[in-house]
Amino acid sequence: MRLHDFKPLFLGCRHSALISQIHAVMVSSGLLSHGNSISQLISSYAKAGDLESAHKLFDKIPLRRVDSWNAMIIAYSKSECPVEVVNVYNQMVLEGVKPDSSTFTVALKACMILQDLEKGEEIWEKVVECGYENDVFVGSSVLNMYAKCGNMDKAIVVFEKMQRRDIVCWTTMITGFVQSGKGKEAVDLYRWMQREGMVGDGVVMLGLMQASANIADTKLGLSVHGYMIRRALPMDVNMLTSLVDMYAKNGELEIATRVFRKMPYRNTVSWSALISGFAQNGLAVDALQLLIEMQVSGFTPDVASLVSALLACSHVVSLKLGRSIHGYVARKVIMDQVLSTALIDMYAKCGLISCARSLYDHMSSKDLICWNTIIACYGIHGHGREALTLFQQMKHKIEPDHATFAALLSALSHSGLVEEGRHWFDVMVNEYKIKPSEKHYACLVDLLARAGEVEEAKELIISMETKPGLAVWVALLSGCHKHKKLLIGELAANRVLELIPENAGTYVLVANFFAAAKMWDEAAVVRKVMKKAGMKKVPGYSGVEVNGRHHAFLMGDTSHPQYEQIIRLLCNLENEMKAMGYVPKTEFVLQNLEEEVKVKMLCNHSERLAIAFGLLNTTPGTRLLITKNLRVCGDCHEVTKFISVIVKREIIVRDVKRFHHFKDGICSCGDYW
DNA sequence: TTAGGGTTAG
Repeated sequence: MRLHDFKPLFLGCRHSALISQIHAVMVSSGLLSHGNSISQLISSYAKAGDLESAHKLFDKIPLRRVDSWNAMIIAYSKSECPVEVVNVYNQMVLEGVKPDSSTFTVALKACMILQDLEKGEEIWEKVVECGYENDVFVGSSVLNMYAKCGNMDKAIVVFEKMQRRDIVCWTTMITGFVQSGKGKEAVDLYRWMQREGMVGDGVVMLGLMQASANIADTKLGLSVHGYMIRRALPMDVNMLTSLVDMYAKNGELEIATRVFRKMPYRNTVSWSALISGFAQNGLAVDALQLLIEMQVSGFTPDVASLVSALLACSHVVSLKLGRSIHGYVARKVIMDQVLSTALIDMYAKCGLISCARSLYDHMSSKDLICWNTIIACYGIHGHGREALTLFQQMKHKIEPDHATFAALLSALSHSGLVEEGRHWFDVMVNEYKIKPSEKHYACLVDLLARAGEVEEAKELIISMETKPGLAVWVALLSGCHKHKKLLIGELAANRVLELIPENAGTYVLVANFFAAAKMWDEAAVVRKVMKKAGMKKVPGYSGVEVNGRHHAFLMGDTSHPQYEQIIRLLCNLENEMKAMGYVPKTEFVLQNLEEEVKVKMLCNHSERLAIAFGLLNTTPGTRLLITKNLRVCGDCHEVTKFISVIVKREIIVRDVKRFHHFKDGICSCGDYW
């Protein structure tokens, strides 16, 4: 038998036992001394999953040439054993064997997987020493190693020095920038690539699609789509899924849906991409409908689609659906950390913080995001102390990041824990060396200003290294409004106007501040600006889930079939409340109307309609969960306290910022919000 | 014989 007679045998062979037989024949016919055949045998053992035999054979070779080393290294790489890849590489260098292109490529990939930048750089030195720095395979591997280890600065240095760059090198850099959140740099690099006369392929387009979503540039996405059609690039399921994802992330749900509907064969990921698109854009009902359609079409929802669906449940407070997803997940035994965290978030956002907590307590291991989530959940429920306790436990187990402190500071701010806020902001900067972001500043400014410490809040804003944005000035202004601090308030109001807010509510705050300060001209100017920009106050909207169905109420909505009953109940309640000492707070009606009309308007507030509907359609004692798209109105807040006493019910209101738990005439926020 | 790619919680 000659050597090449074995080739077809190797190619088709997937069983370790068979390979051993071939191995034996080769030994007896004296062919194993041939280097190529040994490498092939090693690869065959590896392909059959028998790395032990592969390594045993490797150990027996008296004079190991580079092919044998490579066969072993590639075998470990294919079996996803990066540690072993590096070990064999080390041994090879130690024995004085000169690595080649394949060795370096695979070894660098292993460092990338291990996120071992130090070892990767050591290998790169060896690459230069052996004269392989101009090899495009090795080059793109080192670029990828730097990129995936989060070091684009070093990647670009290597890239600029490269003498030859093929399409893979360019792609590596483009996707590297995209995945480190630098979409603009990715697009710039693509333009450079075009100037060099390179033609982008499908993988480059995938990178650009992600860049488009990254920098919210729909036009870029559309041009990528057009390019793919013009050049007739193959549109496989991955390509089309990426298009769906790109359009969805850019908020173009109609186009995303159109691409999705036209797909000849969809997979689980395509479904997930669109479901998450709907959920992220607040189109919760569409997201949940699509999840059902996905199952009807014979697809089993995976973690990604379930997580997105849970996010949608939180949006519309669909506790019933959220619970059924929980049940599904538990039955199918697909619970993992991501899903558990999403469930915790869902229960908390649906008002059931205790359910969230018990799920959290039962988790065997908790990652950073899980801790951040539970801290944030306690924050929005106004349990600042509990959030702080959890944070204290967390910091012994896992290193907190910027998001942890954002969640903690916001929790402290919801609970008015001023001293703690100052302290932990300080700890974040000085001990954890985390540079405070706009969000961190906004939380602390909010906390200080609401407590009346507007001077300190102003100084904090002035101390910011970056230009203060809208969030901090708005926080300062609302504190000044509350405490009637006119001088600093005026400063804040002017800064807010300079930054040209897009939110009508912000203008209303500025106008109200000027009005309260009797600066009528300024107030009028603000109202005029609003009118000119065509801005209208967002209409108040509340929702309540009754028997698993979501019912929505707009302010003053008379069209509801039960409207008569709702109003009658509200009138009866009002009479009882008045007997208990309630006086309507008509200052919350910000229009110039007769007192009597104002009172009537308060009665038509959407949260009141939702509460009354909930009371009418649930059995006595049932807890109600109300959602509101704006902050809860001050008068409704009083009214809900009274109602909780009269009807002996727990009423939970989730407004746009936080939760209010009303029970026995008291709100969990302690009237501080 | 070795390099680049899609969805997912705060």
